Amino acid sequence: MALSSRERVRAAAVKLFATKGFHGTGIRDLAQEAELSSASLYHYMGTKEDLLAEIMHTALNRLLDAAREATAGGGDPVHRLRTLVALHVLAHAVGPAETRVVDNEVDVLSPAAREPVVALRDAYERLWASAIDEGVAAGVFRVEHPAVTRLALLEMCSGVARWYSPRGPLALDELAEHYAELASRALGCTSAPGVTDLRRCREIVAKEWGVSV
Amino acid sequence: MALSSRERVRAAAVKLFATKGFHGTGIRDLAQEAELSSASLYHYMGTKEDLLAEIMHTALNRLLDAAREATAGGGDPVHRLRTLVALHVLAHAVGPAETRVVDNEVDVLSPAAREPVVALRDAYERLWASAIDEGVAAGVFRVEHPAVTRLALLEMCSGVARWYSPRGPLALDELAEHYAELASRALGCTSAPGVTDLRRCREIVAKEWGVSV
DNA sequence: CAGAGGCTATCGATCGATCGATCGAACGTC
DNA sequence: GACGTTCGATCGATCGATCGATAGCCTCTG
Repeated sequence: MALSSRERVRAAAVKLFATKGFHGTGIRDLAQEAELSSASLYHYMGTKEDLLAEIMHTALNRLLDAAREATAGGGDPVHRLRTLVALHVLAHAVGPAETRVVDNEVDVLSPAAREPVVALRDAYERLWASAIDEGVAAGVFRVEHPAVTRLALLEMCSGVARWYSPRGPLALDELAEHYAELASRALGCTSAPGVTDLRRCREIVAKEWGVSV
Repeated sequence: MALSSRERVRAAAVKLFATKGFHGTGIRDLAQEAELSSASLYHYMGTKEDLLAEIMHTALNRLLDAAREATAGGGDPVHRLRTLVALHVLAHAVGPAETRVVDNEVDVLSPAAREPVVALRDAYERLWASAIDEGVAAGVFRVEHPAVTRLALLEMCSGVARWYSPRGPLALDELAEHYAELASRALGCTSAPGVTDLRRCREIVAKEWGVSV
């Protein structure tokens, strides 16, 4: 189905902000990509910065909702952490442009616009922190610096958006499972190789991102 | 000692490109930071893009030289990989601005200017690839997808530049050693916990980067 | 049903500001 | 007086954003 003008503006912004950066993307670039005049653009957005902030909000809310749904009910920290890793990797592989905007352009927002975005990211990272901390407390994770390790794993998983190509040798399932395994190992997981509920992750990603995975 | 004008221009560019991005940094921003007029700037550089390319060349050459020196003579793949990780982490913790420019702004270069930069990065990554591949071949690393794992570990280590602060709880030595341990574990290292030659890494970083580590 | 009025969507033209870059001229030092 | 440095002034181009106007469509009214 053809996209509405509003959707085309959004898609154009995600694509161009991801590839050329916020400051590298001009209003006229956006207009051309969205097949609109630069004046018409402003019928669908506030300022260019508003557009960026809105993209970040929806992207982060989507990731946060997905992560909460996937880990609802608590349970085994190992399983939860592997689920978070798989979900994060799938999201970054399925929507690399969107996630690259979120990961790389936060600093261009004014402090007032940045604050709620950072709050969303912090809420998301707390899900990781609690899974890791509970795993360490339970003795199933053995790692020296849990907070630093969390940051290391997050960066590792976010990096997927920088290089993954669906035309590569790895299918999404293998990719997600492999990263879950890398994370488990890095955390010194002592339990038997945990099984990741990939089917559930795929369903959530398919629902939230509107793609077939 | 006071810096020369030439050095001030370079330092200003590294700082501003890292924090505000290439397109987000104006010639006048550069001039103000370097305490020069915008016209005087051009006495020390070509175009703005030339300045960016030159920063990337020197930064990548420095990292490549350091990595080659640190792993010269080959030897145990586990030790080599741990050395590469420690060196990479130290470099990113000591010079986060420089490395952020290299990691984030490659795409803004024109194809002609980007090509030699990518070649340098590829040469650097081959050092990682050979250490990992040899370790897998020797059976000391047990990992399913070595190439993907290399990318994952590189992203993990580069991420240090995004968050590390010298005022944090971790000293540089602990940080580098911790990352070496994370990488070893992720690679399914079967040998006894390898000892990283941190002293050697510190010496190389101190020499190449001109800082006391 | 005719048409007046309002609402949504779109555009060409253009605003003042800023962009990267260049010019010619003035310093100081040897 | 030649050379390495520095600058104020300024160039044409492009920036983000706004203007008034137009065309289509839906609703209300008489």
